Amino acid sequence: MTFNEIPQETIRRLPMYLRKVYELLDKDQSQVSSEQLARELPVNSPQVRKDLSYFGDFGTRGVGYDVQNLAREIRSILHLDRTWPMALVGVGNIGSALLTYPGFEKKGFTIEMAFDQAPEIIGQTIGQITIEDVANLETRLRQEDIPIGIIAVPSPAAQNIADCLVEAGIEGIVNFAPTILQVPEEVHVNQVDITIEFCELVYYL
Amino acid sequence: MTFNEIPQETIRRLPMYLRKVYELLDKDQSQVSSEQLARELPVNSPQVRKDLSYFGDFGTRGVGYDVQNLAREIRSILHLDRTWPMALVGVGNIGSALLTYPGFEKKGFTIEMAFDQAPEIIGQTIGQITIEDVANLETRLRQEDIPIGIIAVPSPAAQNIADCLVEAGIEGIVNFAPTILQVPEEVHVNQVDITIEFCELVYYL
DNA sequence: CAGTGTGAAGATGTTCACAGCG
DNA sequence: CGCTGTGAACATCTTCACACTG
Repeated sequence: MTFNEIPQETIRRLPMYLRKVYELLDKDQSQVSSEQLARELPVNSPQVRKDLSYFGDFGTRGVGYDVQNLAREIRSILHLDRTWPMALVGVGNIGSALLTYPGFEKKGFTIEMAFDQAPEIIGQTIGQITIEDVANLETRLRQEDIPIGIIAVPSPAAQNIADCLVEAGIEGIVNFAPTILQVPEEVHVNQVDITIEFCELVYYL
Repeated sequence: MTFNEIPQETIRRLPMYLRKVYELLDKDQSQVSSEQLARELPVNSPQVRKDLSYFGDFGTRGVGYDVQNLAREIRSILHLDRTWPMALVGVGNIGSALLTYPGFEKKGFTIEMAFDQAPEIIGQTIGQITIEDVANLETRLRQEDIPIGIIAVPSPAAQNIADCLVEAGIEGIVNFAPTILQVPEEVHVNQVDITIEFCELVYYL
């Protein structure tokens, strides 16, 4: 109840703010008000101010936020002021899409290694990355120091891969397989399930 | 405050329950308790009971839920007791992944048409679908009766496509472009941003 | 008596009005 | 004077204890 005063929902909105801030930077706009940010995003202006004020007083009263500074602050909060090497496991449909996903670059995420099981995929090069044999996953991970694993294998294999990643000392996992992973408490997992978005949509239709 | 008593979060958990229920069906298990469901999912048992009880009394006290019946009820709540034809716009990395995404089938989602702008992509066949020219998007949509559009084009094109979909009478949109769409109130939009999952993960690392 | 269904308490997240500052 | 920062009211969501029932 003490140390994490910051709403998870706030954290999840910060990347959206950051994106908008980058757009403003591209347009050479140097100041922005919470009002303007809110107008172009699905939030209102008090929400913007509250979200930002959790982390300090970034704004200037009567003026707004300095765009350049705001970008720096948000990057710092989200730990995006460094690069985040990642290992991808499973180079099927989703895996290949991630290998060339343009959204990673600006945020400092970079897939450094990719693994698959299928002989016809191993050895292929997609983007900059040559696909390796998943049999070598643990050894290779120990060689480099990669904090994040992406699981994009079919459901039945997901838990095995997760165990392997944990064994190799991974810190966080993003899991695209529709399986709830069992991992030690110290390993963070973010579960991604695209069908939820579609189900939610048709529920409200 | 009246008509929508049901938490959005509950709606977003239902697909997860449905998935687990299908797994149990595959194992020929006929009854399940909230306790068992909770053990295998990232929720606790009162949450399961509360979620399900919003929609009626599906369970039997002292016994649990009938698996078959539970599947039927959840499908009905989420409107998954029909098929949902969809039109995909943009057949790049994400678009192609969606065209062959195995998670859609069981839930009744099916991509019926796909569009792109690039001449080298138009005419190609991926899965069962032949890619059409996005120039014909509106006309083709009016011919068939497709309630859902998927936007998987680069950011700058997204709003244009959205306008076009709205014009053609679409009811709901799932948007994978990192752009907040402006659409009339009656059109539902679900925004998908994969980088949020990665940002959230590293924030907590 | 085992396990559901639920009201009430607690936690988390959002909105608002306005004080306070540049 | 304009726009941020924020405490307090409000809304939403989760947890819990237990009444209830097959």
